[in-house]
Amino acid sequence: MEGVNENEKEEAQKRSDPPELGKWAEIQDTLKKSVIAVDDFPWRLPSPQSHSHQQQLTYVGGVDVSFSKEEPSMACGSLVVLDLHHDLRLVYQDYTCLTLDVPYVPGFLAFREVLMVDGNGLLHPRGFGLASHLGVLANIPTIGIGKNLHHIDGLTQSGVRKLLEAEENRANDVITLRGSSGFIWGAAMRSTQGSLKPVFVSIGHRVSLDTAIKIVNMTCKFRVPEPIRQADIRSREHLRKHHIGMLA
DNA sequence: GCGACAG
DNA sequence: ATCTTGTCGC
Repeated sequence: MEGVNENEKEEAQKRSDPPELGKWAEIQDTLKKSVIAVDDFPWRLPSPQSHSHQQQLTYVGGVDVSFSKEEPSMACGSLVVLDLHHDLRLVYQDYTCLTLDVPYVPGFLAFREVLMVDGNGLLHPRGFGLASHLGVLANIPTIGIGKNLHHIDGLTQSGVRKLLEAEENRANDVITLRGSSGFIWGAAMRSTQGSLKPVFVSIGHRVSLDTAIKIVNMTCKFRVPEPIRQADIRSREHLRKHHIGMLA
């Protein structure tokens, strides 16, 4: 027991973990109880033969944060909204630049990118990543998108890539991420033809994994779904412009 | 015990 | 996350 604490303390120093880390984990464990992991929204997915009177899903938003290399505490958050019915056209964009001095700690993204969704939902060491955090706090449906895999419950990037390469899965573009515990954390998808590297999709809040995968499929022109790709490109561009102006 | 570890 | 050059392909 004493040895465990010592090891954790050493690890914390190696990574310069902030002292509030324990509180952060408590907050996550509290908020995660509010996650809704099934479809819980008023709209229906676009479909050629749906005679439902519900409003069709039309807009998909994406959020991201970029950082300045020379001024690491300077960040730019972006929110973009794309129109599903008009070739994913950009219909809204907003940016905010601010300084952040909270360090990045694996597993605690939500505390660094507080208001802004580019990160996992349930696919997280404690089952409560940024996408879920944002979803619960804002009480909105969210989907988690990861470009890399957080190694948890026996899941590894190389292991997942092996599965995607396997003969039996050659045709499958989506692989369920079932951990050693049996829990389904999310899915790895080959979002475009011939892309070797998958994207990782997980439930954020109020959207089932099944629906999340469908929506991701609707928004993929390239490997990274358009809302996140646009948010990423534009926040970086905005930061570059604004940053030059600040130095002068 | 060591290393792996979203952005 | 951010830094780089060219390069391959549609």
